Formats: sequence, structure tokens, C-alpha cells
Amino acid sequence: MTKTAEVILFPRNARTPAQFQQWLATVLQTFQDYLVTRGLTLTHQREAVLRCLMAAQRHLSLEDVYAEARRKDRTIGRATVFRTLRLLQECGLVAEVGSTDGRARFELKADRPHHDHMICVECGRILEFESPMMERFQDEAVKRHGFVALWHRHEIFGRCAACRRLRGRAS
Amino acid sequence: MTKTAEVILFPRNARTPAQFQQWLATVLQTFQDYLVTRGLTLTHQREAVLRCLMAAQRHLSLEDVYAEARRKDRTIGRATVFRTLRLLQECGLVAEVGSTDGRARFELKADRPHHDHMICVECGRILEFESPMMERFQDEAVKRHGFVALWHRHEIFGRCAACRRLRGRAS
DNA sequence: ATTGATAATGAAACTCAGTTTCATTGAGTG
DNA sequence: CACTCAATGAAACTGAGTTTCATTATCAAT
Repeated sequence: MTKTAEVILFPRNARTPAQFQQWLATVLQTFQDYLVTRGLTLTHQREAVLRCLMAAQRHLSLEDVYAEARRKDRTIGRATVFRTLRLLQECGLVAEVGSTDGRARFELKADRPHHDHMICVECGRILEFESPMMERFQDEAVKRHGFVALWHRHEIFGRCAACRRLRGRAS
Repeated sequence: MTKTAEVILFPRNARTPAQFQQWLATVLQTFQDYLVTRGLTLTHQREAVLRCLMAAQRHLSLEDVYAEARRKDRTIGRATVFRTLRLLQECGLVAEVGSTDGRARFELKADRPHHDHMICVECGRILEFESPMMERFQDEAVKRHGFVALWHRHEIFGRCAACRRLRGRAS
């Protein structure tokens, strides 16, 4: 299987600095609210991890977040990043997404409405797409089986337009 | 409203012994054909791994296959099971499916038409379902982005009807 | 401020599924 | 038979993920 070095996120919708601040405040508040219900506090390390994810233009792995956070604070540890990512997943702010290199990657769910992923096996690029119709039929299928969905993962692996143009259609 | 045709395929549709033999022969032939193109041979160990997967009534992990194969042949090794599973994936006979316990699990793709999975986070049960409508909208989305799909993974994690009845709706 | 309780932390150790190494076996060919 | 090379299993290795543990930070109650 192809070993891709990096997962690239398609550029997110632009945000003005003011919009970003607004968004930041909201998300931080959400996180803090969750922490409070657990008797925990929003420390500067926890905030740093969340800020990394919010500023990132791509899906980050634990190691990515660790390296990035460490650039600003030499003392932050892997363990804290790990534990914070777990907290963020528990409160629903962050989700793990698929990757082609065996490392878990994370994205902010609060960022954009629900979307699925197309992952290029050639270059590792991740294309995000929405399909309300698919969501609808999924909901229907789930209900039909008496199931209650908590989260889902829909990843299509294949070859993106750019890679097909470059290398032709041959496998 | 369009009616989606979903089918619960687990437990799988019964096969008569004769039908099973027919199926077995076909699948083994497919595997051997692939091996030949690579200058490899269908050894009894490789056949054993494939037979385990075909006989199984559930999704097996590497360790499951190893234990099962070892029941019949004390000498078979983990490494061979691992390598055979890789070969089976390469030739498209087998696919990795999601799990809740961190161990990769495998299923025969040749067994049934394409289907997606609902995975109960409580009991780990996997419900398989088809939704042609979802497939259709997926194809559409893929085309729209100039993507060519090779395979995909659609897993819905949640709580199955039985577990909800048992434990109530509380999280 | 001082104390005591407890949350939080980072470095390092540990886990374990997954993967590779390597010496040996086996199957096929000339 | 000798030669080649695929195939194998045991054991060693890998590395992302996770836990441990000694230390530090926080904060409430003196």
C-alpha cells in the first residue's frame, strides 16, 4: 500500500480575524463547559491543544499537535496532548478521521457541518464533501434497524483528479 | 418517498453444503489465479486461512484466524496468517472492517454484494445493511469531484436495539 | 501565608497489534 | 542429485497509543 507522508486538508472557508476570534471564544467556552461538568479546569496546555486544531489548515495527528504546541511551549508533553485529545473527543468537539499512514488524525467537528471524506491513496489528500441526500438515507436505514447512531465514518478511498491526470489511469 | 432496499445479512443466508462447495471452489480459484500472476503458489497454509474466513459466521481478527487455523494445524504461524491476509486484501477478496476493540477485523468481499456496517459500541455486534440509494448518491458525489473510488468504508457507530432495551437510553 | 487535598502535568516506561527478520524447510527445475 | 528461490514459523522488532509515577499547580479552608 502507498505510504503517504501527509494528509492535506482542502482549504477551509476563509474566516476574517474577527470571525475567527468569535469562533475561538465559542469553542473554548464549549470545552470549558464540558470540563466543568467533570470537575476539571481549562488549563493553558489544554487550551493550546485546542488552538492548534483550530488554527490548522489540515488534519493533525497527535504527533503534529505535539510538535506544533511544543513550538510555543517547550515543556508541553505528549501525554497531555493525548489526554486532551481524548477529552475533546469525549465532549464531541473533535473526531478522529481516517488516514492512509496508520496514524490517527483529528479534526474539529464544530468547524463545519457534517461531511464525509474522499481520501486519495496516491497523494493522501483528503477531499471533504457533503451529501444531504446520503445523510437522509442513512438516517432512514439506521432507524429501520432500531439503531441509534452516535457517530459515523464514511471514507471513500480512491484516486483524485490531479493524481489521475499525472499518472494516468493505470493501477 | 423512495423505498430503500436494505437487507440484514448477518447471520448470513444459509448455504447448502453443495452450494458451499461450489462457492469454496470459485473463491479458491480466484485466489490461486491472483497468486499465479505474482509467481506465487496456493499452499495449504494459505488455503487454510481462506477457509477459516469462509467458514466463519462473524468477522475475524488476525488472532481469531490464527487460533482457528491452529486448531487444525499446530504448526501454522502468525506471520503466515498475517502475510496471507495481506495477499487476500491485495487481490480484493478480503476487506478490513471497523471494530470497537482496536483489532482489525476482516471479511470476505466475495461473499455478498457491497454493504455498509452499523457497529454497536455496547456489544460490538455488527449489523450489515445495503442501501442502493446511498450508493447512488455516493457515486454522484464522487463523480462531481473528479474522483475515482477504489473502495470505501461506511461505518455507523451507535447502540443497537437490543442494548437499548437492556440498558435504557442513558449514555 | 500555611496547610492539605486533589487536579494536572511531563518524562519515561510500558503495551500490544502489527510487521519484519532470519534460519530453515519445501517444492520445482535442469 | 544439486540448485534456486518461494514459503514458512519463531522470535525479535516497531511504533502509535496509553499508563505510571513522581512532581508541580491550584485552590479551598483555615
